[in-house]
Amino acid sequence: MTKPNARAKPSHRVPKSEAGYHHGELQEALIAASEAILAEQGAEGFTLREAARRAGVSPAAPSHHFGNAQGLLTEVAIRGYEALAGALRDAASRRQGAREKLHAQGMAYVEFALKHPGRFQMMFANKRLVADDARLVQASRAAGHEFEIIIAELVGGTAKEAKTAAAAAWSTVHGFAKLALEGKFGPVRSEAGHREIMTTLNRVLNYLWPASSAPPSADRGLKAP
Amino acid sequence: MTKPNARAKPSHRVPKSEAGYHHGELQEALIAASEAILAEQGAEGFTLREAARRAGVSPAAPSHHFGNAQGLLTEVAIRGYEALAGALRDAASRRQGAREKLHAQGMAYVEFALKHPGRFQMMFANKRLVADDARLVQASRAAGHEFEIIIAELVGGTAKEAKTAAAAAWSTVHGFAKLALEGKFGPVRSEAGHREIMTTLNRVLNYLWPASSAPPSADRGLKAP
DNA sequence: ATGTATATCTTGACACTGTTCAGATTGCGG
DNA sequence: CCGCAATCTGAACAGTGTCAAGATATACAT
Repeated sequence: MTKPNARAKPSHRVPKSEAGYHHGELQEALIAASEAILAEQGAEGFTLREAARRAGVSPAAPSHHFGNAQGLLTEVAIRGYEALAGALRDAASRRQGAREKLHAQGMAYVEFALKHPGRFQMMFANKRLVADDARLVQASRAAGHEFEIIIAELVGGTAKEAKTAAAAAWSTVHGFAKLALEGKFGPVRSEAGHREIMTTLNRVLNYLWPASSAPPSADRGLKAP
Repeated sequence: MTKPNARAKPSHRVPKSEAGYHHGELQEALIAASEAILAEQGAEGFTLREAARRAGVSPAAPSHHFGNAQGLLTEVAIRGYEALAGALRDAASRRQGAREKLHAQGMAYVEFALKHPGRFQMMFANKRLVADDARLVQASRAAGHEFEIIIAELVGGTAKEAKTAAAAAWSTVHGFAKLALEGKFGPVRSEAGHREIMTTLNRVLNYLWPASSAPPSADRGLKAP
């Protein structure tokens, strides 16, 4: 009636047809906007309204595609797990030998966390996701599976032993990434800090998974009893 | 004028003098209320207004004591770190031998996280705290120091080596705790799930820090090259 | 004891947030 | 070309954290 075509004000850009009541690719636009927010503001800075704003759409629009904020973030987390799995697979494929592959995967895991802190934190913020979503669970397991593949190569013995070793490897790199992101290992935002953290991780991995040819107890400097 | 003494409605209880405009122990009451919320609802469920409500006080009252919500949560986190440091110290004191002490500390760390998930998560949610608060940083370092003490006993060699080993130990147990809380190792709320997680952790610790007398590479089942 | 200063708490407001619902608009299959 | 389902808007609601002004209680000096 009074204002037939007054779009709020495209804060960044409305991606497709200019004169649209219908967006056309709103799902993708919302996911991209959410990832942008996570990259700029971190996990705590995400807001459904801000995502809608960046997609050039009303605050109620996302609900028709994702139900609620958790649904949208679940989709973002799924893609995050897929990207993480890809990074792990890629890192392993570039090395030879199980220990070198595992080592590279650990570095890639933390590298991913440091490069995409917001996405990474959100991927493990179950209360903000639809934690029992089948695709999310599947994507998370697929990422963990990348570790288990290499561990199975490295470790002989029963499946239970392999599972224990995989849990150990995942826990270590995950904990290191989390602690690094919270600044427990020094500043993380500067390039210098980033490098120092990665060399610290390198030392940690060499300590926990030493070269199998050398006697590990000597490598670790354990006191002789 | 119209309502001289209309207290909102003490949702749980107002701890001290009944007819008070002045609370008397508001700081402690707010901290206790916050810890209760974290215990019941988890870190995401915390709300400054709810904490004020439980303390029987207006939403603006906390600002006079803690500045803002971050200030209150910082105080809660400090006490959390102190409790964690105490648990670690206690666990180590009950064992003999560096490896046994470290093992017990790792178990105590995860036990603490599983028993107080909300507090634990909040302690590592830097964006919700005053991350550079001197007392917070000090409390966090003191907790980490409990690990370093035992690691120094276990590991000979330079200080850098000890620091690497401490980072490795902390990362492993922290990552395990975080992943466990996000359900990656199975259900955590049931008593059975809790026990199963702790036995998994036990295996992980035995895998990464095997008994020093036995050859570690054999303990881990590494394939012979 | 008395008055004044300071600490403490309330009231009311503001700008946000996520979500819901009725209605407007669009595109698509018949 | 028409009806229907999908899509999006507008307005509203209950909550949130925070702030400024004012009311009240305690403490302290005289």
